[in-house]
Amino acid sequence: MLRVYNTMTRKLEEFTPREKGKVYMYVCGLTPYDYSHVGHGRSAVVYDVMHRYFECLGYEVIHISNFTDIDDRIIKRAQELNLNFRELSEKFVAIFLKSLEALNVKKLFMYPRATENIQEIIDMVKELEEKGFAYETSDGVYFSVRKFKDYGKLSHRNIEEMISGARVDVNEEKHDPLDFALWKKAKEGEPSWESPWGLGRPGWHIECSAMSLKYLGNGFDIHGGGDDLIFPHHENEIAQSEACTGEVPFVRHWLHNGMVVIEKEKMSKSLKNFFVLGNLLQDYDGEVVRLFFISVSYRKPLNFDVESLELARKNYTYFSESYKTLKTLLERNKVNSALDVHSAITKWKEAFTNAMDDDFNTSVAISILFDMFRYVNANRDRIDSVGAKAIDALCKDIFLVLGFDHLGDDKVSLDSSFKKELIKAINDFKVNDIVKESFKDFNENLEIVDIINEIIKIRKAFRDSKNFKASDVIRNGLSDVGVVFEDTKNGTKYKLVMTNEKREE
RNA sequence: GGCGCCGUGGCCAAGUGGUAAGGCAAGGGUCUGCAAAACCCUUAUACGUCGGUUCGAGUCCGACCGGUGCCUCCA
Repeated sequence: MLRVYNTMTRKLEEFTPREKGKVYMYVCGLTPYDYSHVGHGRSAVVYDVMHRYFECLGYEVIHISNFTDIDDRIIKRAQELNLNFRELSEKFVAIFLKSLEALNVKKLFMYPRATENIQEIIDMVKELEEKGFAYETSDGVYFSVRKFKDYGKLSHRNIEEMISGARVDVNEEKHDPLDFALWKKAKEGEPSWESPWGLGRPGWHIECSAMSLKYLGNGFDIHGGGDDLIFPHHENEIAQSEACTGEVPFVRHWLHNGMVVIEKEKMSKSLKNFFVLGNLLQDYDGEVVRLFFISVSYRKPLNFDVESLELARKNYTYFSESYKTLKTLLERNKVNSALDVHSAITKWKEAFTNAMDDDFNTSVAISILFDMFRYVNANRDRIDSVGAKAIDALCKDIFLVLGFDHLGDDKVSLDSSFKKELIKAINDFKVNDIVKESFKDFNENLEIVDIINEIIKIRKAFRDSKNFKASDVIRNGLSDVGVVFEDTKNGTKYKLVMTNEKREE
């Protein structure tokens, strides 16, 4: 039984869908006025894991996430950069979506934009006005929070206390300081749309109500977003939506993810600790970043620091190398052993399900991977193909849920720049007194893989003749360009790793 | 001021009543020409402080200390 933490009730509760076998989820996306940061990436990844787990449980998932592509910040930024507001927002949307791809975030059902749903927004504001929840002023249309008696139920705030404690608002026309804009009338030169109140644009909040109701229908299953959206954004969404439809609840389960923090402080631009997601993904593999994101409960703050990222990288490499080991066992013949692989698998499966059922406890889910791979490595000589295949099947299930789509693949592409470095290493060998004789006639026109195998052959000759000084020169030289040699009973194996230099470029 | 969250061994991090998962780091070992990788073992009087409830609390209650979030734009 899957249990999720609902911000509204402040309790873990059984997940119950509106419609049998389907999950309708809406996750608040970003306002594309600048490069997206690491926090946006985390948010996307944690909801992606939920999405994947729902599918694992057999649900059809209708998952959408919006872009609020018209807003004061977008207008301001577009003016600064002398761009059309749409060019600006779509540019940052595209960059963000590219980052999501690197993070293996599944393509969503749709990514609705506020500007594509202006008519629905206007209709909703009109209806709120007709029902007496909204009023027009000289600069826009506002929602009257006092008219909605449940105001504050999500964030557990008392409306009277908030009003008395509210900061002075410069807008004298608002009935209450907490009233918020549903529609903003356009000033000269601003992007705008025709409406019953003249030219203008949507306020913040209303687009999410309009789009979630339009595409998912009232009373949908999951509404998510960062916990900084609880108030006022989601509180206002509830107020607008329930006032408009007259029905409760607007949403069945309210889920919120914790912020990414730096030195315990929330990541934000004003504090100058803003980290661009795209830059991080140049330094670290997307799946490593993903592991970093899900190593902590989605509800807790996640500290962003190099140590944690390096730990994720190290652990990811362990998973990856171990999984490759498992794959070598798939074609293994029957071996004599009393190894009870199946009871181990049963135990892991159950542990994984229990962890994920407990509000998506990915920390525990990951610990199961450590269990599994330690078992594989420790018993690599005793697992036969039947056992290996069974473990492999479970691995694939788990990777699918956690989103490790390329775990075990060779990540470093054997591109031309890599070959250049390899040739450079070989050139160094050609002038190294210890090994140069062997590299005199080296054929550099071979394929990369053949070059490496050729080097292994040369090195083997040195090793066979106990010239370890020479073999170490070769091993160290290649390790510098990211080819790591490992001498095993069955000959020398190599693996390709990203070097520090490459990572820092 | 209002509403929250967090404080677990050197570091990261699970754990909502029964006596502390997992990872990293550290030490020792197996293997190896040496490494690397892998595995085995070890380590630690780790639950912010002080009270309370309970047969029993990291886990519930209270107070306090420290950190932090929302209340203004914010994933």
